[in-house]
Amino acid sequence: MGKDEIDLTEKQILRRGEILDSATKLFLNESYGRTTMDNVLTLVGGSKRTLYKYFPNKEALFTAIIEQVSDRVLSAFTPLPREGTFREALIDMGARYLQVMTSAECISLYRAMVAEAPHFPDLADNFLQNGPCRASQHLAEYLRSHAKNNRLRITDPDLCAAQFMGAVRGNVHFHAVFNGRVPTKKETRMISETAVETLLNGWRK
Amino acid sequence: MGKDEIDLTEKQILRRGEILDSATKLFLNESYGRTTMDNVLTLVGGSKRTLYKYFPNKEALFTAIIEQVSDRVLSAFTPLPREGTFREALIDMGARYLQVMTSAECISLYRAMVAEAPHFPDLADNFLQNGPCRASQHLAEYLRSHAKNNRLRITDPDLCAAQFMGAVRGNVHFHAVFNGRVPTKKETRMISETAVETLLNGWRK
DNA sequence: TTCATATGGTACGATTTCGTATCCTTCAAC
DNA sequence: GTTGAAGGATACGAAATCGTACCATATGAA
Repeated sequence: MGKDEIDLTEKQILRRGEILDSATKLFLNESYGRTTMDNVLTLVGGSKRTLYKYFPNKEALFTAIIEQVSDRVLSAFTPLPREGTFREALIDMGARYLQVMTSAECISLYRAMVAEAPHFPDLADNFLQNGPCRASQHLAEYLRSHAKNNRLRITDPDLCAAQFMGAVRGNVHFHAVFNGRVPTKKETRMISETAVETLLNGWRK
Repeated sequence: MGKDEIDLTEKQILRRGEILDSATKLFLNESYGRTTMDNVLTLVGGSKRTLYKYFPNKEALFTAIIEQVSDRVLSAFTPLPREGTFREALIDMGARYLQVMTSAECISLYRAMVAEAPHFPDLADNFLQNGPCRASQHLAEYLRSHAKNNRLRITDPDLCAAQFMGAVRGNVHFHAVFNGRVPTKKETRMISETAVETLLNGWRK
């Protein structure tokens, strides 16, 4: 478990954080395989001794990086207090979802996770659960509690939520991943609006 | 362009194909970085001389592999002669799309392309265009020609098609990529059916 | 001041890996 | 049969890379 990392000076925590942040840039811009420990070192400065003190090997460093970035990026998928009409809430959720999913940091994270999923299955599963799945679960919960009031015929909220998120993604996420073409904030909103228009109408009784 | 690969014996073509097929398994099961030329060699047998004769370096071998696999896998996205009702045609297209996208070979290809997109942008673009984009373009064409007859309010067929494909994918594709959980043929059909149910209803005037 | 600990700088060993070169066999054409 | 090209087995060079070892310095506490 937590070997002996219990006692870390304030300074050491900072140093560890510096290393982690610098290494993050490398591991997310290049791939795991193309990033070398020496490469990390020349960017962060310092000696191998300290690097290997805080992160016993390359895999541990990568794991720490992914966990930190996942926490930071995917925290955007926490539910916000909803205001406005039902339709506006859906539009917001869709736009926010797409905005996060196509952000540069999330695309880099996604790339790393897809590439390394077979070798870091726990990290991949965490990304899936705390990322896309959690986002659509929140939407499902929202649908569950608002379906009746809005006279919607939703038998399977989870499936409907996933389909909505998928409709919002469309091919936009693919373009971001393969082409680096990310939508502007206005575009994401427009995309979400059209998706809501169609699906909301489709769910009507 | 085509240096001097003009004259290849029947036998040589076969040999080249054998190498290509064996190497494909390695490059798609493991990643580009984790696959070594020696590893290819021990699987395919033979000598380095022949390997490097047909493929001058690792990148060339990888490129040839991806091109071949892309051709084979993405050819499933060619349009089929439609029969049955409009609704049934949509269900078929959705189910077929999801079936291909979550097939083991396509997932492996997807993983490789996502991982290597920054280093092989042409291959990535080819995958995007001949894969997901082509599939939704066919659907868009179909929508364009059948929207009026079915009294659908579709102002942007391309966007609608992409949204439909996205809705069909839902989170299923993510699960396949990160968890290896692929849907059965029955499940894909059911998923497509519910998507068609909702979107078709949503497009109605 | 003194001493232990953390850190920087760097050398190093072991291993891997790409691609080339070498030597010998096989096989097909003439 | 002879000959020449293709192919197999393998050695090899060069470079990269992971992780360790060693020594000097700085820092902070007793």
